[in-house]
Amino acid sequence: MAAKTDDSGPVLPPAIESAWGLRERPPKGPRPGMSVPAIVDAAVRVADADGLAAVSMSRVAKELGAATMALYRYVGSKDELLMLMVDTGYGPSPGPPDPQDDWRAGLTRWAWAEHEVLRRRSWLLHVPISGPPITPQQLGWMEDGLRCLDGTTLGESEKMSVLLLITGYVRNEASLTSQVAEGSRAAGIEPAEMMPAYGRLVARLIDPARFPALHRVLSAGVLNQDDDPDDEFVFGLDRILDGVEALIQRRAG
Amino acid sequence: MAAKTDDSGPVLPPAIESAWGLRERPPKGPRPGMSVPAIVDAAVRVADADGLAAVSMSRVAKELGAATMALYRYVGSKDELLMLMVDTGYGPSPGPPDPQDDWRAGLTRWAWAEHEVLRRRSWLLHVPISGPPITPQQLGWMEDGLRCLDGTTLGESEKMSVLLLITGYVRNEASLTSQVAEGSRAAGIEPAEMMPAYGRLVARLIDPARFPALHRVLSAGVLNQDDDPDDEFVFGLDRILDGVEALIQRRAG
DNA sequence: CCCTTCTGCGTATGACGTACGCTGTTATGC
DNA sequence: GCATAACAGCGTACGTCATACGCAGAAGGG
Repeated sequence: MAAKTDDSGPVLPPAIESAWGLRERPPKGPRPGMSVPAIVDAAVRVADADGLAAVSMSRVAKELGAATMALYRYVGSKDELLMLMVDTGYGPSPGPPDPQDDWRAGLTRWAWAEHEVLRRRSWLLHVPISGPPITPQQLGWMEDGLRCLDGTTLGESEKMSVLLLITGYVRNEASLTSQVAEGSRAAGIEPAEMMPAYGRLVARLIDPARFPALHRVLSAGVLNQDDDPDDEFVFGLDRILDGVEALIQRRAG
Repeated sequence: MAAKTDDSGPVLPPAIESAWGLRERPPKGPRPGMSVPAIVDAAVRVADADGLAAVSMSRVAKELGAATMALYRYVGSKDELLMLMVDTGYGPSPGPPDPQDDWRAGLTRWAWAEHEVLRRRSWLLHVPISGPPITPQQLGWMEDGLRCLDGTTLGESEKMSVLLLITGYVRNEASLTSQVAEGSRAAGIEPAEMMPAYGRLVARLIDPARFPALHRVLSAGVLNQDDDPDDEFVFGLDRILDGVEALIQRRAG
């Protein structure tokens, strides 16, 4: 009926469409003085410097020497800006896996790449995610993850589930460590003293008769040793990959 | 030096202390007309009805027939109120594991209990978590989880890591499904049509040459079948528990 | 009976996202 | 060359929010 080739469902916000290279500049009117990427870069600079809470429309505009409302000619809302910030905040995907790596080595590299990004830009964890990824680089990450599982016996649906499992784990682990870091800064404590202080607090609060298992953990000094946070990350990742490996071998055998 | 028996580090907010039953009512002054639990219950009612975004201090006060600023006699800040909301939102822990259950059955029940809570109160996922749990019921959940691992060969530190792994997974899975639900409501689409619509959108955006693996997943119709979301939950949980099982058997053997 | 200590809360402040509409700029159709 | 439509920049205004501050009245202790 309509002559438009685009007939399908959900409407993509204009700024996201331009991130995909669709959408040409309208022929009339004054030339734009800014650009969506410049705005997003400015917002990312603010988040890198002062955290996500410092990213307000007026602050980003100030960063660009423009007025607040000028930004709305480029992005439809702050939420749209946040979506674009996530895209450039993650940056380009780590690339396809090394051909001589097996799936496990590939996914390990993939997980570490996200881990690295989230360590450097912990504000990414505070962006409320409002849906599945639709920006170019985000889908690039997904593509690279899927390729790691290319030679395996897993079904396509299972590959997707495995990626979701891993990326969820990486985000979660990064959340916890960044909370410790932010909490120690807020309380004015050394980061290494944070978990021991928490352990002492809980030990003071709980009744050992009501919380025997918890009391045993605290008595074992689990929170006192400040081991390499990377060890914790590796532990969980290895558990998950062990679980995936068990499935792959079951499918194969 | 000080005669106080309490000398250790981080100061607990007053409202949290009263949640632990410490802190008696001051002898002087007018009798309080409200109570912390009443305020928290009102806030939880608002969140249950209209989501976390509807929880403002003025809205909660209106729920109680009080003025906004009256609440600040009971809670120190909105963040404190949120912390208490999480505590009562989760509710009492599911209880210690059935004695005849092994660790795997116990943790499965434990994970399903949290899953159930988060399905009923998805606003819990939107509360920005600002630190490790310090409220009574939260620590109760942790206690019950630890007890599931009581008979195993795992070290205390490993037990803690396993719980973190599982609770992180449950939260993550609940986040994804609740995003789909909220997204479909916002877009006015049937929930069952959400993922297929997403699949069509991505298929339209990507170049199959640049995203071959992703294209293959979409062509397989992974997003078109609307399978039971519980199946997805079980899949990931089983992977993780398989991984934990592998570790336990390695420790034992 | 006064004084201390508390409760309830009205007022005010500053920050935020963004709807609306005006002004000036640009390229096209005549 | 000129009118006109489409667009860029942005000043103003509005509604919402958390919360600092201070005052009035209540309740118990000396």
